[in-house]
Amino acid sequence: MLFLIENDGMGSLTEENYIKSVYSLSQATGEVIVSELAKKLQVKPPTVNSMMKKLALKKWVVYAPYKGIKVTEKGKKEALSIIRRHRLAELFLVNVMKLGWEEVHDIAEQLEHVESNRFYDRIDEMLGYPKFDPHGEPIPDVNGKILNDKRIPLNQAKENVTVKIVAVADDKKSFLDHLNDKGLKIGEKVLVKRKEAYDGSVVLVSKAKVELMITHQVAERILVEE
Amino acid sequence: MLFLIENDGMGSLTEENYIKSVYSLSQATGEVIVSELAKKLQVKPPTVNSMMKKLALKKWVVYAPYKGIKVTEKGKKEALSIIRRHRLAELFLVNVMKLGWEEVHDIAEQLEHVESNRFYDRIDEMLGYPKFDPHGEPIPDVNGKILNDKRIPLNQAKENVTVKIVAVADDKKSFLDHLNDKGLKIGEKVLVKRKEAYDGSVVLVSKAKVELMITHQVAERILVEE
DNA sequence: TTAAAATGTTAGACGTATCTAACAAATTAA
DNA sequence: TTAATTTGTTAGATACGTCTAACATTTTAA
Repeated sequence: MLFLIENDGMGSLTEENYIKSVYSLSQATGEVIVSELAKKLQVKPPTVNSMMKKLALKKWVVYAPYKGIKVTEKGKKEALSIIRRHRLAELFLVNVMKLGWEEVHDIAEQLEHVESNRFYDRIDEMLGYPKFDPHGEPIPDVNGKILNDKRIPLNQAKENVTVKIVAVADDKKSFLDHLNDKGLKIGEKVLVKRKEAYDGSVVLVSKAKVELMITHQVAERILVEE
Repeated sequence: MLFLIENDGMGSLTEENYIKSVYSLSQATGEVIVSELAKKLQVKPPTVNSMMKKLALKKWVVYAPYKGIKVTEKGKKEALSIIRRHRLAELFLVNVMKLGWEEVHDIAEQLEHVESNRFYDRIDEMLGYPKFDPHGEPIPDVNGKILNDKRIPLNQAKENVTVKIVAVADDKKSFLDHLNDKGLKIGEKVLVKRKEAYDGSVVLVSKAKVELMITHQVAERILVEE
């Protein structure tokens, strides 16, 4: 007789990594294709193919041959739970352990798989139930609720729309100094005048009707909402 | 063409767990037998057998059929590095994260496999380069050096030898209260008069020439040295 | 609109870590 | 000292996560 391990809702470390990637890569268009996943996870397409069959059986994704992969509600819940742990870990490493924000990702990638609610609840508590991680990404709560889903990096905002700067996804002094030079700060409203296809730079008009240009590199580190 | 992963000194998570157990179980007699390991690691003997062949190939252990398993210097170094991470993690969970010492073991069991020197160096630093974990176990330094290798639980001390109490491996109030009742405290010297084979209890003679008996359960939580 | 290119799937293999069943050696006890 | 018991090993199987090679479908471009 043979009893399956992991018959409960849990996923193996590998499955956790897959659903996390499926979720984030499908955020933009609602689905993700095999080759994209393979690239992200550094495996070959057949590996993704067989894992998707497995996750489809678990009802974490919807997957039909030659069609894109979609996350189910169940899969979304899994993904958000891992993303929550990842982002809490990152913030903990930066705020409590005083590691640099550029070096915490790989460690958080490992910590996110630690199986212990106590551990994460304490981190959450020590951090004061934070809503955003050090990169400005929102942290889902225990129920997978994300506060303010609508934040997007400035480079993804539409042209001719006025947006409000709500956070920056970089807390290095040089970056913040640069924003000050441009006269940009949190709370400020700006009109996205033009996005250059060639180099991804963005032309803004500030409240004071001053036109200014920022590079793609800077734009993607400024989080805005409409 | 096939390139082996882990051709360097690193071990898989599984190998790490095996060498750690081999090391600790062989501490007392210098070696450990297959069935003991199987019990500790919750696997069947053939699994241990094949893993020992593998670790012998890596020169982490010395292993001949039907003979006990011995750790090599290389294996010891591996084991100590994992034990160091485990004990640092435990102390961090208790001192910094304020978790109870009875609940940190399972979390530390997971954290010990986190691959990041930065992470452990910061923990070490935050804790002030501690020498002992919350259970009184010594923490090896980065080079595997253990301060005071000679501490043993009282129940392992020889009869008719005077030993000094140097630490307790339990910080629960009820336990410490019990020691106070018996008049035992850290720094105290006691003579091990007799160890009862039947129930493992130990009869001591204190400095004040008072004879007292402590149970096995208590004796194994008192750390002494000659 | 059809041929070429890109993308996806199937089949079969492999290494890791595990198991059970059968057998072998060592230890213990009669 | 030999038989019983305990302990250890071998052989062969399985699940997982991965691969390559061959084939299938879809998309793109001529």
